[in-house]
Amino acid sequence: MSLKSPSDQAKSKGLPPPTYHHGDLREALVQAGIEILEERGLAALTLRETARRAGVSHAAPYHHFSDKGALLTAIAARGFRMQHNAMAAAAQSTTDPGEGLQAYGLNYVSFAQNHPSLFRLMYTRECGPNTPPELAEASSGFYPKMVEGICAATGCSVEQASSISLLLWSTMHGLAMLWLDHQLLWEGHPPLDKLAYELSELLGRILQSPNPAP
Amino acid sequence: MSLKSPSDQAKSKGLPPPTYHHGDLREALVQAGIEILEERGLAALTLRETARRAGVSHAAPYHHFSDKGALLTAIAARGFRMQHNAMAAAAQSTTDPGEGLQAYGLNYVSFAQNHPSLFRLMYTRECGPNTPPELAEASSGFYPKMVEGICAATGCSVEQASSISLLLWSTMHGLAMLWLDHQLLWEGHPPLDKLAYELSELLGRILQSPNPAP
DNA sequence: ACCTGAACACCGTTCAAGT
DNA sequence: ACCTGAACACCGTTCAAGT
Repeated sequence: MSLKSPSDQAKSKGLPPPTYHHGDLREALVQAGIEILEERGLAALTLRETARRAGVSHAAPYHHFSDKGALLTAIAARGFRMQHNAMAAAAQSTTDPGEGLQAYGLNYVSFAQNHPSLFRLMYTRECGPNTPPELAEASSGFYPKMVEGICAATGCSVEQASSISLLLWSTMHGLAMLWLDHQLLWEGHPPLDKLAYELSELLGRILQSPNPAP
Repeated sequence: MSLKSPSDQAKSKGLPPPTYHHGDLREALVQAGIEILEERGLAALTLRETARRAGVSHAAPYHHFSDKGALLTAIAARGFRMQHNAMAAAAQSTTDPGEGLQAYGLNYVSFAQNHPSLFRLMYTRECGPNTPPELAEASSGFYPKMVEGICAATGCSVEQASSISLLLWSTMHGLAMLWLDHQLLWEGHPPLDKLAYELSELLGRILQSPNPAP
């Protein structure tokens, strides 16, 4: 009853509530979901809680999403867009291809650290074979750019660049996941960004090493 | 009513059921949980379903686990033991330290492929700061062995070996996770074991490259 | 077209009661 | 000591009914 809702804002401005319905409830639900995720974590991200936060009944989301999974997918897609924006900005800070690749990797890990629950949701959606195109496109959009960057940095073939690309991605993804899952707790436990920097330096050796005979 | 339960087996042997209680219900619940995981996936792993499968009431597990999280932790710990056994067996197949490391990595990915839901459960338990010692010990037990193996293979310092160790672990963990999460779906989509082999070959270059000045 | 309220099945958890 | 059955709060989903 005393739950804050967007329509309360309209009321407090003295405007008569034209209607209790949102202009764009779908968007409001995605936004509410992200807020719940960042504030209270994955376990709290419930369809009913999302509806409550958006100020509508628990059945309302079904007019915009076929089920809970569809809502989670929309939130994940939004997260991928956020990540891409952050990575693009980071890569833009340098013109050197090698440094650009390093910035990519470090920023990938940073995003996971800054948005742990969102990051986990993004990469843990098992939509099986029928991944919605919205997600499929959003999720691996940066992979081709990495291959490009590696070709520019090393002059190697696209095939070799693909392998190296996967190596960089796997390494940073694995580091981020192991950190999120509290697996990096041994003696010293250096901060995550330091570990990411160490690994990126090690990987730099591969980029600089001579290509093996094909 | 017509659910199969372990006590039915006793009955069908003609033995009078001495009691409906298990000798070791805790163990039976962990086993039931693993079976559910492998047959029907994480979403089906429910406290009540686990109890049904073990043939007891849904409240019975609370006499052996404080809550659902404790049951999941016990299942995860069992999974880590399974993984360690598999990896130890794989590493034993060679005496060459370099080959041993490669076998370690490839087997890590194999385990994830063969037990996708169990693998995800193992590495996704966020027990926060109060990780039960049972899990903490089981989860990263192989890390020191890797550092050891790298020292033996390269003769480098423990510090350098720690970094390289984390590189190998992160890479194989990330590859496994990206594959489980259906992120490796671009053109060609080579099989996972082939990708793992490619990455391990690339990483081999780092092991063989000259150590930088400290 | 968009939303609500009641309803159903299922889940995690608790607790008095049984043996 | 170990388990059961009923109970409670919560969740995902459906659907007739409202505007």
